[in-house]
Amino acid sequence: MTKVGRIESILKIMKKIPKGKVVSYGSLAKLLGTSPRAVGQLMKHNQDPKNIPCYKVVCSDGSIGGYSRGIKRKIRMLEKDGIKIINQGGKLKIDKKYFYKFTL
DNA sequence: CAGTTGACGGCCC
DNA sequence: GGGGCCGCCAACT
Repeated sequence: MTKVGRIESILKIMKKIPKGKVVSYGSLAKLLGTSPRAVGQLMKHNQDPKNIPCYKVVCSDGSIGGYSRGIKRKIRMLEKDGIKIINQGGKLKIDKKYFYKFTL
């Protein structure tokens, strides 16, 4: 699997994410056969908002995670997709019910 | 080429 | 339930 190969794969998968749903880094990692850290690394180094809605990728524990262009921006995007974000002790978290289950 | 870091996940305390 | 530690892969220095 080449560099661009992984990127294209992740792009394809992300495009499959239904509106109003999110996925965890771990899910993508499993599909790509890599580690969650690697997924995050690839995304931040290949941020292409025109084709890759990376804001739909969150931590498995429901926390927002990170975003190169500002976590605030990510949250805004998620809410725009109809995803409700709960304020848990000052920490923003996403409800588990918004997690999309990939059907292999 | 080798050591560190980082958009995480899971286990343990 | 919250916080800390280790393991994971890829990119950077």
